[in-house]
Amino acid sequence: MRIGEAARRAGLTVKTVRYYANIGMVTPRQDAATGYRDYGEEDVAKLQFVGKARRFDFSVEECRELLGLYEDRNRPSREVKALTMKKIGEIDARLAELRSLKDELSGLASACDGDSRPDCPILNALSGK
Amino acid sequence: MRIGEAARRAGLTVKTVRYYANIGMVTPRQDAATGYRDYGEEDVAKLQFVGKARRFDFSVEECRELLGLYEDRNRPSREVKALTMKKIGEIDARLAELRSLKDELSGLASACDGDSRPDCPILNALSGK
DNA sequence: GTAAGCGTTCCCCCTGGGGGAAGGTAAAGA
DNA sequence: TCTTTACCTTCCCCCAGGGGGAACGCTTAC
Repeated sequence: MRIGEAARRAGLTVKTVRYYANIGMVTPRQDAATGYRDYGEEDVAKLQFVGKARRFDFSVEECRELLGLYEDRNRPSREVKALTMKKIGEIDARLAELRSLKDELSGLASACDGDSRPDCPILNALSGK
Repeated sequence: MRIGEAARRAGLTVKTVRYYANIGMVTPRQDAATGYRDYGEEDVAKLQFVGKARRFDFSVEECRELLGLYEDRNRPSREVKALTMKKIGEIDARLAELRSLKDELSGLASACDGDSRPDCPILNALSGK
């Protein structure tokens, strides 16, 4: 099938699918006559796989790695789990960061009247006063 | 003072400070003889302000806006508070996203043995099986 | 004189694609 | 058969927020 249908079936944009072909992540065969990319069922499955992994916050490079593990019918599940645990750790770190950020901003916001007067604890905090 | 000292005092890299000058966020005067950027105390204060706002996850454009409000001695604190509340909302949305992501990944990870056998629920989930 | 340590501009690099131009192709209707 | 429309191709520039490094100038101290 052509790129448009493959993209629709994978829930991705044509641009994204073309990008994945360019970086060598999901490489369809090419129609010699027209030069059009020609996607098979296997390719669509890979695109869906990558799309789902991206939604799980895996980077494109991590998706490439996961795809490699997925292709390798004999890889130990240990490797996949390690990648997943690493990602969970990153998410935890980001959660902690965002939570502390939110606490600080919330504290400042509740101290700020938010009316028409110019005095503002938020700006004071930012300017170090 | 020259850019190196200004950067040190603001806790930013020289590259970053030069970038802020290029995009017109903190624009020092220029030494006519040498062409060097010449930072004053006021500029350093602005750099510190922006650095702190960036650490609070405000985008560069939002920093520019906050800086404008900071400069305007008569602006109502309402505007600053609105920007802050919007940012808090964004942080909340991202927190919810990351939490649900983490839950899903944790569920998959705990279902995966993580040993030397190839069977892996994580890959199965990604491939839609 | 010269070497270190500043400064300058310039350009390419990263992530993960989006937008759009210029031009070739395919399928369906009049 | 012609035309229209929808699709495909490559190509290039764009976003944030800078990082890395080249090639070059200035200054300050030894």
